[in-house]
Amino acid sequence: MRNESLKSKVYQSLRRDIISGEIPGNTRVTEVAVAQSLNVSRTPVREALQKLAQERLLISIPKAGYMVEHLSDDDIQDLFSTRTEIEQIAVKKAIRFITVEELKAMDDNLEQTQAAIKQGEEFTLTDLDLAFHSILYTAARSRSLFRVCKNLSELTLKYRHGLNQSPGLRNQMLQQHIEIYQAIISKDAPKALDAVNTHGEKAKSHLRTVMKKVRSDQFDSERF
Amino acid sequence: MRNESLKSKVYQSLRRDIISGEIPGNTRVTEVAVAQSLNVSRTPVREALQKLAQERLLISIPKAGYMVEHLSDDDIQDLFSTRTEIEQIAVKKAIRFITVEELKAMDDNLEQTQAAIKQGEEFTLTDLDLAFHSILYTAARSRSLFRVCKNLSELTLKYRHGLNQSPGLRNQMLQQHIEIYQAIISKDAPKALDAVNTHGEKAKSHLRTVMKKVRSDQFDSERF
DNA sequence: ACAGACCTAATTGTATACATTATGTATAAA
DNA sequence: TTTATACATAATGTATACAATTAGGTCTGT
Repeated sequence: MRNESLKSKVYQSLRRDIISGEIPGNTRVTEVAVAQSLNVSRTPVREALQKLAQERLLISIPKAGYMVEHLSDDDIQDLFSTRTEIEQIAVKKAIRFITVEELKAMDDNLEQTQAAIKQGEEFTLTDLDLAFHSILYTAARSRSLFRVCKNLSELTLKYRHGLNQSPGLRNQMLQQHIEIYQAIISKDAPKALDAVNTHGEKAKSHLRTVMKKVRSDQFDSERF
Repeated sequence: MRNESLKSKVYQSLRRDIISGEIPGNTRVTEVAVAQSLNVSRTPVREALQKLAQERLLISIPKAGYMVEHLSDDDIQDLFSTRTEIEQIAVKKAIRFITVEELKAMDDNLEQTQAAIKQGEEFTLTDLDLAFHSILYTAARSRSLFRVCKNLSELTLKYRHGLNQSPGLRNQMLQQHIEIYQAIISKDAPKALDAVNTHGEKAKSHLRTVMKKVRSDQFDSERF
């Protein structure tokens, strides 16, 4: 971290806050405000904001600043569907090309996830989730597919992190990862496709209920 | 164009030059050089370069500038494969959701392409190629899938533009677009998947021969 | 001739001042 | 009361000066 540009620090700081939900959707973000709060000049902030906008974590409003992206319920469902469909392509390839080292890495990841669940380490859990899928993407042996998958993984991360708050869902996540892992290790493509699909569908349905709840809470607290 | 930021102008100018091959792969690009040649300050150039780097048209070498991306033959083949695979997902959805307006737009596009081939308008042809696929992506009715497809379409654009230089290949391209169009209009999913696949495979094999040729030319002109 | 240290030039990284634009508000006229 | 205009304010857009880092060359000592 020592030898890192300010731009990169600002980027990571904001990214984390957006993904964790600390800065909620539809919040306005201005260059000067961020610059002041982090004690740097506008220049690195500008560049970090532009990068986040290109990744769709922020939306840029020309000549008028940025807002934290707030996807509609439909957009979120759509995002998860696309992710699942493309991840199925990746898992098919992974079955063919995965190495023993990568299988080992998956196994380790599952162990660590189990430990993180016991310890209740939320952020570690999200990182491990990201890492598990990353191993899968790497194993597909396609640079371009890797990039696409990684991108979709990051776009969904914010919502997956939200799900990981719930203790029950953590175990489900782990269980689904295990099923994907087992399907891959036994080279069972149909089972792997199914496991990936289930993983995605469960996430979608949980998100639907969460979103319903959030909306009714908002409704309760609205002023008339 | 009048009311556009300098950043955006610089971006578009560089992008066009890179895609057209006017700035060849592995060319080094520095902020000051671009700034001077376009008579603007470093600031908008910096931001344009960063954007291009995030899109992988440039690669950033930390603390040492940028280079125009030069993919290996394998990477190019891989890129086209991934594009085909994901475009197949899009075409399946497009068959279900495409509107009459979009079918009309495709039809128009094919007409215009035929005209552009007759006139030998290279850049128009590349734009029409991009547009044809864009209609397909839109018709899939998935924002996230649209973004992924668009992204892959842009990444392959540089090489597709290269292929469009050859008169014979232009007609092949048009022919393949027509087949995709016909498969969609007759709601024939297997035929559509096949047409998309053929479109991609032909591009790949042509690129292989082109690359072989370029390499031997380079070899001829090398000094010993 | 070679290795190593140092120095210079080139390049990006950061801060800041100034320009431009958009929005909201206050005031005056209809 | 409403509307239009002008001005103030706040934000991004751009230019530029300065800092920091790196690469390459040169000089020197062996």
